[in-house]
Amino acid sequence: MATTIKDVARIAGVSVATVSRTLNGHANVIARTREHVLGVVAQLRFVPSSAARSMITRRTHTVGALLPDLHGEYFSELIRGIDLAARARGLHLLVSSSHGDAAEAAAALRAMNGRVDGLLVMSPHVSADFLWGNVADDLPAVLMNTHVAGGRHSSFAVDNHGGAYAMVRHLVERGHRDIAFVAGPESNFEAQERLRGYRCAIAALLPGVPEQVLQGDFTQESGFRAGSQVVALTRRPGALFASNDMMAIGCLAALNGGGLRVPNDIALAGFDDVPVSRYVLPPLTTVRARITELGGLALERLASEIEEPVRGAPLHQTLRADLVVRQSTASPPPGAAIGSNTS
Amino acid sequence: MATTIKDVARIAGVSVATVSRTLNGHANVIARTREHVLGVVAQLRFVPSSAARSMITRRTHTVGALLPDLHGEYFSELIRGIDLAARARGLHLLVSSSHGDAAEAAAALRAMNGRVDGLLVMSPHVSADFLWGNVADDLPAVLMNTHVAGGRHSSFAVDNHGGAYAMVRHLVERGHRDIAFVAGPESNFEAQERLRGYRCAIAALLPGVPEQVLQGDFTQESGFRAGSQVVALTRRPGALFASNDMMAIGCLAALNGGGLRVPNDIALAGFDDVPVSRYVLPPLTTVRARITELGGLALERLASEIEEPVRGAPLHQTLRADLVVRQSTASPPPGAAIGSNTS
DNA sequence: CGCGTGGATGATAACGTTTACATACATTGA
DNA sequence: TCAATGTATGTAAACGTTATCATCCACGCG
Repeated sequence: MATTIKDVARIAGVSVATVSRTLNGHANVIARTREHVLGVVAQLRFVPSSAARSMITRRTHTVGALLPDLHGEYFSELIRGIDLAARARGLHLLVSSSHGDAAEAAAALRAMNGRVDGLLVMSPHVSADFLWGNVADDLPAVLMNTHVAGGRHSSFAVDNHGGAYAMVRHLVERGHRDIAFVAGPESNFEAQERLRGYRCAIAALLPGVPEQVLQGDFTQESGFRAGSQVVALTRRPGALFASNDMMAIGCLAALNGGGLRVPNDIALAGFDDVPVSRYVLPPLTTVRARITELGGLALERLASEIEEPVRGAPLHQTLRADLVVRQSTASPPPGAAIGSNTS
Repeated sequence: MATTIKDVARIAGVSVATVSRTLNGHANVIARTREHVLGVVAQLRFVPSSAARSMITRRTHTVGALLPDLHGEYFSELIRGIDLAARARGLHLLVSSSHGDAAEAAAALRAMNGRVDGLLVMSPHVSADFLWGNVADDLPAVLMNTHVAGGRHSSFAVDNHGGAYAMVRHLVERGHRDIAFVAGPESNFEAQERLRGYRCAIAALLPGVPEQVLQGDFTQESGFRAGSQVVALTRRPGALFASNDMMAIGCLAALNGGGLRVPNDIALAGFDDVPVSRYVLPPLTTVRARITELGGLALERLASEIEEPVRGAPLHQTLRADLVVRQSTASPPPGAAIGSNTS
């Protein structure tokens, strides 16, 4: 039997109300009493029951994070961003990731209902119906890298479309006209946006040139497979744009294994700028997705929506995705005239 | 005002007890009543307050994970292992990571008291006093990669010492006698164990040969710095053993940048076998730490300790750490006689 | 001296569940 | 037919806090 506030009150010779006031820092407790109570609390190693507390205050000081089955550093960077911001706000973090399907994600979401003051959601299964059906109407929630049009929830997103567009432009400026794309999982919103950015850029900057899309799923293995396919091609693209860094790293291994040197034989680019991307060889040209910042901002917004519930329209913010040029795209395409890049 | 069990009872025309029994799947509710109640529950989208529930049952169905400030894939692999096992058991996961110092970690730990049914702890700050002072005496807790002698807590650990020893033996068998080590942060238990394994192996297998230890901190940057130091050395070691993969990858970049080819000019090895290690060039020889499994096992054990509190002595289990030989250690040391490796 | 004021503290009613215990009703056997 | 048994449901007391109100005491002022 754990010690309760009543035990503290009894031993300290005061009422439970006084103990409660002391513990919550209310002003009207005389210093002498407060110190005495605090002494007893420490002596008994008393910790108030957060269940009882949150039952009456209706606050759990916990936020839930529904995350996809993420691989590699993207995940740790995101969690780090969220966790840091949460601790700064004195909030706890309940995480749930890797749900195979929408039903599993829905179950996870429902299970969080009542345990959390707010929700951070990044999931390939998110849709308006999904949210409506599974999160309480009055529970604050912030979406990450998912925009549900017309919903009541705020959202934060990386400019995946713009980033992909910028990368294609960079490759075109380097003189490439033959740019293949390694796509992420079809159901993933970010993957869709990056693919769309690639397509728009090809259509706009290289009119008449057909797009070349290889299917991947954001894992290194799928990148490796895509790279192997490229190696086997008789007519190879001059540049390969993988839609995340992990796949780019997989590609790199396959290309090297196939005797192709990057960037001399083929240029290679990624997306995300995970920490490892600058340490592979050659260092990877990529798009900085600022995942940590994304997580932090989303949590900040969520915290403020918890403080004072949604004052008007939800906020939708897009984070710039900057090009990071490193050596994996350093050379012009083989056989191209030197200095052919438009500046 | 959220709907309560009383609302459900009123609308369904039954007592709260019947609703409660229905919701908890107790046997003695007649089918007709149960279905009716369930219908009303669905219609009202009623979710029982977990605060009220856990107040009386004294179960939160949540476990806390206190984690260090981890970098790279190690983190995501560990969390994945824990999360998967937790969901399989119907447990929620409260995470807290990146505490700069012991005081912060202690605060995080105390804040979890009462919110969780059990604790998973991996922290550089863990010690017997630390645990005693900050976790309730009767709260189940399982330690990961930390052994507190004589404590009441079970622990799971990767065989860091054995893995490091095996790696040195591998390098020695390849003909290396000049093996430098890149250490992790001094305060980190795993880093200490790996260093100790290296030292033991050098002393046992290469008697008289001095050890060469470069300081790192498990980050890629620190690996890069260590690699740069090696490049600058006039008398270079024939092999470099970085005590985690992230540092090995940093080393690789620095070595390549310095014009040294791996493995021809210098052999390179890592530790952890994070997914990316097989995709760098050359693929990295490393030690498989099975982080995901570690997290899963620790959670399983914790769950069973929650079910029935510690029956006797705590369990201490060490996970084998297997050598994974890839190409980064494929060549004998420059100038060595071919075929000099003992088999 | 008596009265009002205000600050410290105490008593107690919530909060939303679960779970004994009580009750009502149907069924069975003599 | 009536007691005994069993089953479905209702009643109400916990659980450990917070917050509202009441109480008490000391003090200052007319």
